[in-house]
Amino acid sequence: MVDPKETINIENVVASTGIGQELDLQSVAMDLEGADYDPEQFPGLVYRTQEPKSAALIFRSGKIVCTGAKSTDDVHESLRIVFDKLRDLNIQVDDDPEIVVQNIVTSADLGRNLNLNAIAIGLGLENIEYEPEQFPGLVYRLDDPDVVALLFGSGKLVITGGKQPEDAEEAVDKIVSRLEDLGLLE
Amino acid sequence: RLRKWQERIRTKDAGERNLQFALSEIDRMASALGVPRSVREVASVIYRRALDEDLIRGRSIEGVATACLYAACRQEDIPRSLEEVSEVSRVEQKEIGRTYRYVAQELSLKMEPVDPKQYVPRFVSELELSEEVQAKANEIIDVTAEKGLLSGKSPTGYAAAAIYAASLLCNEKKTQREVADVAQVTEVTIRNRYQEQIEAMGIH
DNA sequence: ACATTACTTTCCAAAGC
DNA sequence: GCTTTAAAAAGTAATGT
Repeated sequence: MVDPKETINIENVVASTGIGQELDLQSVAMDLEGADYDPEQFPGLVYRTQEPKSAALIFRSGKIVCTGAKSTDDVHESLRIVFDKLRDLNIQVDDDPEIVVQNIVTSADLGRNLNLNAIAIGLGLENIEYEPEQFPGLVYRLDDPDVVALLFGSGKLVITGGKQPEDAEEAVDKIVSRLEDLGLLE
Repeated sequence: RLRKWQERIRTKDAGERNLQFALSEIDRMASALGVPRSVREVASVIYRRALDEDLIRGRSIEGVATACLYAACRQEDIPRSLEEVSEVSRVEQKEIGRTYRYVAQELSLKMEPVDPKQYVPRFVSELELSEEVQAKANEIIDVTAEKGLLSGKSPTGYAAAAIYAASLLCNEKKTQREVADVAQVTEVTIRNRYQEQIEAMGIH
């Protein structure tokens, strides 16, 4: 049987950073092509990069949030592009601003169908939320690593809330061993 | 000092009034849903616990009251769907669902997933189908759920499909639309669940 | 009857209401 | 709490042909 860890795929990485300079978003919106800025709706300016594909939220304070990248390397690459675009607009940007990964979303496959009803009852109903009338996934909150997993009947799962790619691997290991202990896998 | 004393009385009165309002709302909604008195009592107990645990802060009294009633129906094994409950509440369905999950989590209510069979008697009755159909629908649910088909599926849609299939097998056919209307799901959902269930039952 | 689009859930940061 | 951004999972729903 394939190790479920081998099926882990990073789907989205969220990171925050800052250029160390305040910004006049109104003028940035004018000069930066493709920028979406509607302060009435949201205080951040939206700028999308094509390669790697991502969306950056740029704030008046100079802080930036980047979402949608498929790896931590892509987040850095996307933000490098954003920094250069701002420099093109004659805006001072710190040499290499600290980039903090805030959330990593991964998907994986346990390779077996899951009886979510049995899991919900078997895992004690404590860290679990399973309301198929509202959502088909079973929500499983882990303490270590501090992540949230969404388990589906197909055996596929989503792990979110992690700060490092290793968090997802640890989470998959713990989920698999817990389900095996309870005889709920297969 | 006198002011503080008056204020305490005032807040105490306000709290009493709010509790009375919540309980009368639970009563009104329970009547509208046609659930027995025992359910209102269970809902009232849950609401008082939520009040004691300070779960109402930042939420509407109506929302918490409705969520408690939804939980009580499930605990008493006569579930009403969120859609049905939202029809007698002035709180929107999405908010009732969120509040219910919050209350259930905070009060550690051991809420088991709803068994689709619990919807069968009521739906069958509304459709004026026989006990034979009811028994067949229950059998379909048991057999197919055992094979793992229930995971992730909504209980109402699952029950609706089983009733539709049973009505065909017992020569008391109801259309997908008729069953969909009483269960408040779409025909597409019945069609999808029906196909899987029939397949798993080996009827085709 | 079928497809397409869209919404449900989880996570996280940002600034402001 | 909300607003916006991104992404996956699978079920359900609305709309269109």
